[in-house]
Amino acid sequence: MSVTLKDVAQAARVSVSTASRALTGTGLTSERTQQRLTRIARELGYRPNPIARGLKTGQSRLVALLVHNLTNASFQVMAEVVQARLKALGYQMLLCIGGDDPEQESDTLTTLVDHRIDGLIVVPTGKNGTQLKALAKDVPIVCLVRRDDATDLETVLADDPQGAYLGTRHLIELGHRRIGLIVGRQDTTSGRERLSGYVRALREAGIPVDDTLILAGHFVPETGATCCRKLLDLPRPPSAIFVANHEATLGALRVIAERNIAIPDDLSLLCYEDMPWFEWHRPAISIVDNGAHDLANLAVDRLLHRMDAKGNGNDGVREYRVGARLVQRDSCRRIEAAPPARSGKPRSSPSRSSASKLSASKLSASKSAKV
Amino acid sequence: MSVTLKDVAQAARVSVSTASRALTGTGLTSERTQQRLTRIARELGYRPNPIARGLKTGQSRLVALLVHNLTNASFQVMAEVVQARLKALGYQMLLCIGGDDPEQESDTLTTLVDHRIDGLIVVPTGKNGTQLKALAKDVPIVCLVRRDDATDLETVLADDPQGAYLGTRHLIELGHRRIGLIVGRQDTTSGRERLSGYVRALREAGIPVDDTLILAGHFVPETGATCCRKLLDLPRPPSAIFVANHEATLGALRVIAERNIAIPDDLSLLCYEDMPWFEWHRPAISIVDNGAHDLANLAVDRLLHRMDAKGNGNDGVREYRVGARLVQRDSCRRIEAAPPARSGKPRSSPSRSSASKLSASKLSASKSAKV
DNA sequence: CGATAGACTGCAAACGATTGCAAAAACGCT
DNA sequence: AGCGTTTTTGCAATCGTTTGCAGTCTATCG
Repeated sequence: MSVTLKDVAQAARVSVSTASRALTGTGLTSERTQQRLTRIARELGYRPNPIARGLKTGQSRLVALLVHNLTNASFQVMAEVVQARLKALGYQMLLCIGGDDPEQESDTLTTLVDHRIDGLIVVPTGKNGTQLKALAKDVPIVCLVRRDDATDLETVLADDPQGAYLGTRHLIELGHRRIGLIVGRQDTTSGRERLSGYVRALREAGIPVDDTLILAGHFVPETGATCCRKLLDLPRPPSAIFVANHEATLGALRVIAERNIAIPDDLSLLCYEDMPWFEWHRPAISIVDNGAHDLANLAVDRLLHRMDAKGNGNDGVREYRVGARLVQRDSCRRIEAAPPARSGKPRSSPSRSSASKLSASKLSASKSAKV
Repeated sequence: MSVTLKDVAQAARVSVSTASRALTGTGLTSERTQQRLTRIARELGYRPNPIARGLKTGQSRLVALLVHNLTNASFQVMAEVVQARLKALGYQMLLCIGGDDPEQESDTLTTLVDHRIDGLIVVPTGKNGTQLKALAKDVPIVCLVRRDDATDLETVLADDPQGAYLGTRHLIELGHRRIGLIVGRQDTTSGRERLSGYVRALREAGIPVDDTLILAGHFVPETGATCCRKLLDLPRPPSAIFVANHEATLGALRVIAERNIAIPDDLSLLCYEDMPWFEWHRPAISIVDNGAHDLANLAVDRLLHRMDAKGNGNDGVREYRVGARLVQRDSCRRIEAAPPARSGKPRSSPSRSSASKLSASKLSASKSAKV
């Protein structure tokens, strides 16, 4: 059906081996025949068959990216970045969706190595450590965003402690003292790490950590909504909420809208991870950007490195952290006269709680206005 | 490194060919050896090498899906659906991102056929018709969502005329007479088709088509915002806006928020295509669902059919339309006393324009309330 | 009991490339 | 011209499967 190396060789009246060497540029051919063959190959429209080549060389020019889903905006950018980078290098990306399900992950992993992929970037569920470890002997692997504790795989992580710290500090600098935190399950790394960053920022500012302001759980939007309600219903509700969990943001926003709470006037809102519509939302939502772009790029870098190094790309470093970045938009507001410079102690809280009460009255006011 | 067929054969003291036949179930083996071999294969952890098999059979068990991006929610669900379906059948999905760029599309297409993919589902840019046509000789291809007029490829399309009709009719049934339309470029199929559905619904209801209410353009969120402003600034602004373009929705929402227009009280809003956060938005946004799920499923069905049929899966049908569906949420409201049954003529418009004026006064009211 | 059909099995040639090894050609030098 | 070197080429094996063909076995029947 298609033009094979043999055809090219015949047309050029040389042997297949010469043709192969000339076209792959494996040194041992004369300049002249090399050029002649490339020309003939082009004329004939020859395209090497990666399958046949792969059989011999054990390589497939296929690199897989295994993520949990495509709904998550971070995974989207990562997929796009990885695809773009790999393509430029002549690799095809095999994008797989594991749904954060260990069984699916395991299945996919085996099919992938069957297909003799040349490399793998994976967001591990954390439940297939032994399998991953075994595969790592055959294929260069880089873990992304999540660590699999059962392995010693090279891992590219977001700097969640720093991100959460950055976000919390931002709110503190704006004068907030009661900052609600809606955060992921504490049995996930990101859940723990984000909480720790939050705590550190508070400690550093000499603000006592109030446990009633910290809500953690296995998140879906519904839970986000519940948590947000709990925070707002507190006798002394927070003046700012830091939603440090991707899924929870939707629920929180809904509750805020339902109660007609004005952002940032009645409440400051800061979210973790960007979504394309956040900057179109009104008010545009300030975020801590986990650096999905950089994460993906670094992961690709590391993977390529290992692929080049043929088995011992092992530089001693096991873990890379990509810095988070604060993106200020319009959902956080400075409250009352915060000390302009770092002098004097933070004020006490009574006026803040009155601000929250204002929100309650505002709620009924706007409701009646609508009728 | 890994267990090959030869190893299995040796362990079972049979020839490679027998092993092959036993394991692939190609008839000609005795029940007994077949079972024995499957057992041994399992014990040894034998996994057939798809590359070697592919070389011989010309198949790769790889099916590619080529979409424009992953930001578009429709493409996300399609990717997830296709992946899930294919996986269940033992295929791996090769997800490629073409960025709606003809050159990239062309590149990707050639690499894909090089890799001897078994099938291809593509959202064509429409600029590589000849190439696609040529490839279709080697590989079963199904076009998705967009048609490539230069080819006669089997195509699975959303029923945009019907969707737009459905949406518009819904608004009309709610009593709206002045319905703004923000729609895509008229040189795209979907742009034209959505406009036509809108017009048909109006005609059918005996409502004159007012050109000033129809805004079309090459859309990005910014343009969506501009269009939305234009509509609202009209001397007689619409009482409902149908944003029939995915990208434009963000911009429109922002303008609505900026002007403090209450949905659905001051303005009804209906959008085309769903986004995961639409139902969490407050008010939850009513949409016309283009049926991404069904589209993807049908595309897979058709592709599989062609793949089975080995070249002549050609059933005569060239084009499939997947019905759109109206999903009512909270962003559209019945206005004034619309005729409860289909009797009498629609009322005239003065009261409606007063509704729009109300929105203007509301705007200043809420603004002052905030200060 | 021997012939013969039928069911299994094995040999060996593909598939399209890469690659070690040896032969051939080209070159430089005396 | 003859010889040793170096470069360039071709032969043939190989990667792990599948598959046509021929050979082997078993069973059945005359």
